[in-house]
Amino acid sequence: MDGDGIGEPVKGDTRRKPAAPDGGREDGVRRRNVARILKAATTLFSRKGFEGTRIAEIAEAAGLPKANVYYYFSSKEDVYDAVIKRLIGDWDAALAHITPDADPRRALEGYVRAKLEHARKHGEESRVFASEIIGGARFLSRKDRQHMRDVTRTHAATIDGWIAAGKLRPVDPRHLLIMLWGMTQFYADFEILACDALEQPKLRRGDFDVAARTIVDTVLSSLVPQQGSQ
Amino acid sequence: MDGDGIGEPVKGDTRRKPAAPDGGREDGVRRRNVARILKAATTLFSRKGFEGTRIAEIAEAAGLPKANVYYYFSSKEDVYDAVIKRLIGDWDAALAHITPDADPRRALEGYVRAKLEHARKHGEESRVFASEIIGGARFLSRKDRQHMRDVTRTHAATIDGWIAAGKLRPVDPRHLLIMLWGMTQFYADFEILACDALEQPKLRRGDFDVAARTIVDTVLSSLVPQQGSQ
DNA sequence: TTAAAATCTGACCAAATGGTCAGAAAAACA
DNA sequence: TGTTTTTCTGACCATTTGGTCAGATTTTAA
Repeated sequence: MDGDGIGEPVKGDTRRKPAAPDGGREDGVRRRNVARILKAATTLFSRKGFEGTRIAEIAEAAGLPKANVYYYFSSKEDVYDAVIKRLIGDWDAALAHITPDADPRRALEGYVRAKLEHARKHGEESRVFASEIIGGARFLSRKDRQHMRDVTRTHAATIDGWIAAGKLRPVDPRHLLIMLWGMTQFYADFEILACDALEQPKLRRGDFDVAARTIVDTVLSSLVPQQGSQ
Repeated sequence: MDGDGIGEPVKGDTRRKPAAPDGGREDGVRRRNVARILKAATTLFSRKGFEGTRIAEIAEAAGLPKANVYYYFSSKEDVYDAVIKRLIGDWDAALAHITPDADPRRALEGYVRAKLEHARKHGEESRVFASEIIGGARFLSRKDRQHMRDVTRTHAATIDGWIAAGKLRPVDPRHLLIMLWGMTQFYADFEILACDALEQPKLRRGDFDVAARTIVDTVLSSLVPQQGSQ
């Protein structure tokens, strides 16, 4: 579920040359360059935000002349949009663990661990997304936001179902999702604070393991009825 | 504990005129204008980040000509620094609830509620701080970071003390603090996501109450020995 | 009233930045 | 091989922006 969808036909390809040589399956050059640009852009956007990032920087980091970036993307916003688009997939990939007939504890633990794993491996992407939200979601399409809302609603319903079935103690499902999201997100977005708090120069896999265990032990164990189920 | 320290002698006042008329107690004009500038700056920085905010905007929002902003601050970074400085105080104000001889449940609940209250009332400030951290804490002084580390260490020790005294179930205190910080922070920094998740146009006091109750009910109740002990 | 200090401001500027473009290479195709 | 399409790029430009400054205005001190 790690969606490596790098290089999908980018929105504003170019107006000068219609591009997209053979339908949709790009060969090599285009795909490779677009991927390079997006990778460099992700790193830079995560560090310096949208306004703080110069396309000249992106170009340099991607090993291309600036004008070449404009060959593939029509504007800086176009590059940013492409970066954001890749993130939405990650948003609910982790949530896929939460299904109606799954065991609540297993499902939520799976979600937490997937979320933390994502935080560990894709901190930069996460931070771009976080900045975008903090800044007012100015570039997030209405469609994408609606999608996130829908996903939340679906999973809230699932959790409500668990509660109704007596598989979970009563809890506001939406706030529960926010709690889990917030806790796990912290390790990616505020990695610096987490490092300071843990007094470590860098978060290692072991730290994420402890984090997962702590979250699971405290949050989940209080929600899943102890006696009956495992 | 809401520290209204607006208008303290700002770092780079001006080099042209030494300023600070009578020692430290500013009369009116300076204090008022500095306060206006910082307020406008906070709003704008929270929405558009450091690079995205133009000092001309700040000036306009503060109702002053741009050059006047430069009379009080030596540079854009100087303004930003002043805004950041005000936030550090908030950082541990909420943490003041956590003291060694307090009742763990009361203390942690107090912390959570104070944190959420802060999120509710000072979302903008919180978002500036969040952006700063996400962007790599480029403008946060070493002293301030050390301070935050120290505060965390102190409170982690307090929590460890509670555990040793059998007043709290064993838990990694640092991760616990991160959890609480992350959950509560979410409502401020990612207010947009929280609104979407709760399907509300705006977070109202009631939402924060439910949030507090949910956090307390799930996290804290699993940590504080209910009757006998663990 | 007068001198000095503090505050204010319009006009200005050098540098940086997003974006353009004409035409050169390089591939793909016939 | 010739031609068409795609890719690449140096040079260029209009605009924006952080920051400056000299002098005007107001406030405080004597």
